[in-house]
Amino acid sequence: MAGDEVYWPDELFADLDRTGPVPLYFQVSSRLQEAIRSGAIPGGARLDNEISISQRLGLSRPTVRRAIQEVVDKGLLVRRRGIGTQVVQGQVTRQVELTSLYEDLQSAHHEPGTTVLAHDTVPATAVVAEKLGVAKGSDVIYLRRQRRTDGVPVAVLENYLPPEFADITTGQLESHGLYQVLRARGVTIRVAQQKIGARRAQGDEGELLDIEKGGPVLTMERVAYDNSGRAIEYGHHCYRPDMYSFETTLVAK
Amino acid sequence: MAGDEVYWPDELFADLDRTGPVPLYFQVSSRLQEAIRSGAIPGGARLDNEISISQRLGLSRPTVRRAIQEVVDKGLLVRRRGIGTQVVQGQVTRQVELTSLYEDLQSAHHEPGTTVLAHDTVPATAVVAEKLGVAKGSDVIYLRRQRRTDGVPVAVLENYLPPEFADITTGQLESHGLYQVLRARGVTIRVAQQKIGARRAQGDEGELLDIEKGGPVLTMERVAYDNSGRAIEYGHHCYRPDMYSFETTLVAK
DNA sequence: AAGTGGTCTAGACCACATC
DNA sequence: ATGTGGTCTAGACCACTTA
Repeated sequence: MAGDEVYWPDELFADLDRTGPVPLYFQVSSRLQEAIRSGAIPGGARLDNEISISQRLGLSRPTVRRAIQEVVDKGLLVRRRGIGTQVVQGQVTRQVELTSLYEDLQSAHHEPGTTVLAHDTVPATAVVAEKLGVAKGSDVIYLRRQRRTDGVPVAVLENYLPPEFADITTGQLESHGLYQVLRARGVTIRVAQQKIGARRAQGDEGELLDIEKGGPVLTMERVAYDNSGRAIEYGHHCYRPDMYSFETTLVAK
Repeated sequence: MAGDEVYWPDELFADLDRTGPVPLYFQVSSRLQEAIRSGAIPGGARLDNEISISQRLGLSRPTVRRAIQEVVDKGLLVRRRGIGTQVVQGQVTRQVELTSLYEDLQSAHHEPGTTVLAHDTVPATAVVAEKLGVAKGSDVIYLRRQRRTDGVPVAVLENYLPPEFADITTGQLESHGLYQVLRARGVTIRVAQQKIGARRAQGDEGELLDIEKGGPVLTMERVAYDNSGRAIEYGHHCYRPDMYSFETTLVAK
């Protein structure tokens, strides 16, 4: 009765690579996630305890704990002291990643398209200057783009960037996402603060999104920071609500 | 030149409690966050390295690492191998926590109010049954509430719960948030999956939110799971966009 | 009493960035 | 060559849950 319904498919973890660059905890957590998402470990199942797992995998307990914790943080597992570790029931959705809309659409196997509506150097307003951490009135890059998927308009994107990105070309922006362009220049976005809301379509947004004038749009405002904590991008975007939404998984600490 | 602008206010960490129930890493990370949010450690500052910190605090390096990692995960710090740890520049906003709207409003020092519009036992539709993991057509609790802050309507909330919560009273719901009522019964929400979007106000929502008929509303759909991974609540809510928005901090892994 | 996850230690070696 | 964070080990003790 003690060991009822304890799942731990050892065979999934048989060939861990101890020499390559991929951390052991990452190899374990990846395969564990895959096993849960695929249903190989069913919802509600209890996992074996940490000590037993670490012995069977030939890993230390901290390493196994870290692997499990990664999966807990993604909302697929739940841990209780004195009880054990269980798989969350119900269908799982993928996490909101720190990627641009362009990559979101790409990974969803659609054909993204971009029209650059504006691409200028403008003086920073008070708001833009504060968000980017530059002097008010100093030069910043202003972008306005229409984003489509399979020919259907999805979003109108307005971005402000520091002046060092003045040499980004319109052509680059029409064939790649902004974050891809930045990454190709060695800039990695590490942290972003987002605010999601809704309002009526304003000005030419209705036309650009091909929706009724004054119809509802989903809005997102974002400030993104690079490796060193410097603000790299400030944007406020609006999305066609029938074409896009935001998904999140929250885990209580 | 080596030790330029390295911040680490030792005095903030002088009196750590090694006997109480609060983990050491938590004490350190809390005070570190407070120091950053208050500006005591300014944006862009470099932190001292982990070994040095652990020696000065009399803690092991893993404990210090864990404390720092907590702050990194909240988007306040950025770490780079071979470089060090730096404070993210720009104003910081607080994290979206796994709390109910009621508690959000409470903590913002406003006076929340609730009107229960419906409180019934109904047969589960196919969608509700799937989300809650119960049989289609079986009894579930249906709630519809209007939420106000300082007398102004903010949201219309529709929730479905498993039948074991049939004894929740309308009175409880009018003076507390749903999550507070659940917690008082020993149910702790641990994981939630949310989807945020926008649409036009439908039916009586315009009246209930005191906005124009057909005006935009912000929507949120959520499934919440307890300690053991069981689905406890399914809801779809709509919010007055001028009264509410969702803020998130994303950190790349 | 037995079993579980939660915390903490004191090291070790490595990969990466800078000088 | 040096300094940084990233990973990993092999234990220890504790708090909590269940029986």
